[in-house]
Amino acid sequence: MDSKRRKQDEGECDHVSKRHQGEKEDEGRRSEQVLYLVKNKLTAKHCNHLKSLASKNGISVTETFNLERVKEVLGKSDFGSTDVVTLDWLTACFIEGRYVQVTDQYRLKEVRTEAVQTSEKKESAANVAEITAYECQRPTLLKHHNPHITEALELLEKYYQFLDHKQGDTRALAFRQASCTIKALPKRVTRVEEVRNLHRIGKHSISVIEDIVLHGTSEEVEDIRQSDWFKCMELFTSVYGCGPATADKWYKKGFRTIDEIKTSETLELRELQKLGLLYYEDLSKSIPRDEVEVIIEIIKKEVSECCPETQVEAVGGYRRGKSHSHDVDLLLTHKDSSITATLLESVVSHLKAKDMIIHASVYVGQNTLSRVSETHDSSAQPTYTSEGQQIKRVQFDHLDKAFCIMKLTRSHDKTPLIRRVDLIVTPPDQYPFSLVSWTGSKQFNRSLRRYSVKECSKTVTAHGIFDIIERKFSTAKTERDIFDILKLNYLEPWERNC
DNA sequence: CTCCTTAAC
DNA sequence: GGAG
DNA sequence: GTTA
Ligand SMILES: Nc1nc2c(ncn2[C@H]2C[C@H](O)[C@@H](COP(=O)(O)OP(=O)(O)OP(=O)(O)O)O2)c(=O)[nH]1
Ligand SMILES: [Mg+2]
Ligand SMILES: [Mg+2]
Repeated sequence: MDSKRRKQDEGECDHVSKRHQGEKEDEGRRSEQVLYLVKNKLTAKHCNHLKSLASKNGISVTETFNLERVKEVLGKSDFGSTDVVTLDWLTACFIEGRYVQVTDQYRLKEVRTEAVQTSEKKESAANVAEITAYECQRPTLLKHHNPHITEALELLEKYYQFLDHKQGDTRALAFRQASCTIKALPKRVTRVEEVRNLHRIGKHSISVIEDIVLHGTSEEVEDIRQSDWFKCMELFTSVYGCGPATADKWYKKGFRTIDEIKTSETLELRELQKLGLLYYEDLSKSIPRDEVEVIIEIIKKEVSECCPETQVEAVGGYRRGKSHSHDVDLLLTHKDSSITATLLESVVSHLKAKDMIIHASVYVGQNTLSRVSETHDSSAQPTYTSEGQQIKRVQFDHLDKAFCIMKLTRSHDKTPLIRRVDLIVTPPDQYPFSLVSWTGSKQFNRSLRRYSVKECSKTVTAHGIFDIIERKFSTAKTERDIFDILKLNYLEPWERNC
């Protein structure tokens, strides 16, 4: 049995149930126990192999279950005398050549079967999920049991992004990772001991969690939350184009409100910041899911008019199931790669002609030769710039991203929406890599990339996966292919909310 | 002590 | 800040 | 330095 695969096998893993018929368990009473082998992802062949191994070790397998049958049994009365263990236990038995005492180490930590989750009256289950070394190895859902703790840890993440902006965001990263660990716990934390030795939870995070568990809040976190500097940094960085360095500069100059920034005569603003301030009221709104859907449909219609057959997929937080988004991320592709080469230019021109794009920052992929960034005033043609040399349009130097401020008019004269929309174009052979990358989350991407380099010697980008040793690019047709290449269990988009 | 995602403008 |  |  492959123990590495086992480790990654969160939740829906194959496992065994062991029912004691006597009251005490020891080596001698092995025959009084019934072993149920639960076949989920095991192949029939592998299953039979296990059965024969088990019988060689004097363990008789009475029955094999499918998931439906497991729900029935676990839903019934005296589940108390049944241990649900992973294949690790059976492996241990095989290695030892005898019956091995069942300890927590072997008990199934999390069961994703609905029937099991809802038959929760068992109080004894420990509050420990399988906290893997990388977030991309386990599902992370939007809803979890400790939002009061993760909110505090993510406030600290933000605080250290602001505070450490000169040195990088490594302390902030630590709090994000701690938050992700807490999101994986199967129950609400009631005692600090439950989290003390968990991966990525160190002494600083512990002190915060301890305060929250004991008093409901952390004094450290609440002090930061109400501090003028933090509140201002949050406010200023919510302006598109203003990051921590600029926000801090504004604070140090004595500014405290968006209005003071807007009306300042002296402040030097970059073009993007001017736009961010001009449309601040609209762009600072978080976008409800149903409005995201309206925007998707508006843009899909336009794209189908100017570039028929183009596939448009909503990605980003929306695809992961978020109820509110800060923008709309759309991934465009076409089965003909000669069309994707010019697709973004066509779509952006079309939307500009329809007066739907207020501004677009447009980027070229990989082999960068040219650039265009302009504010649309419906009369001017796009102005291309390059560094010194003449601009040359080459086949593989296609535009691939446009970060837009769009004006979207819902059917029948309502006030138009002004919203951030990211348009991304990918050639068909890079589609799955782009899909994973633009679905995120950001932390999921970071962990996937780190995992890939460290554990697989491969670099992951939005354009592909490169084997550093073999010096070769992988090919993939689906997201599943990518998880397979990296030897990871597949995660659905809504399980990537790290 | 080192490492912490990757790529564009 | 936390892990190796 | 800012964005995804
Ligand atoms: N590799 C990498 N990918 C990123 C990074 N930031 C964002 N992404 C990817 C993952 C995100 O889900 C996707 C879209 O980014 P967004 O800023 O729109 O965030 P997202 O849609 O997840 O949430 P939001 O729009 O804020 O509601 O782009 C980054 O720093 N590195
Ligand atoms: Mg988004
Ligand atoms: Mg976006």
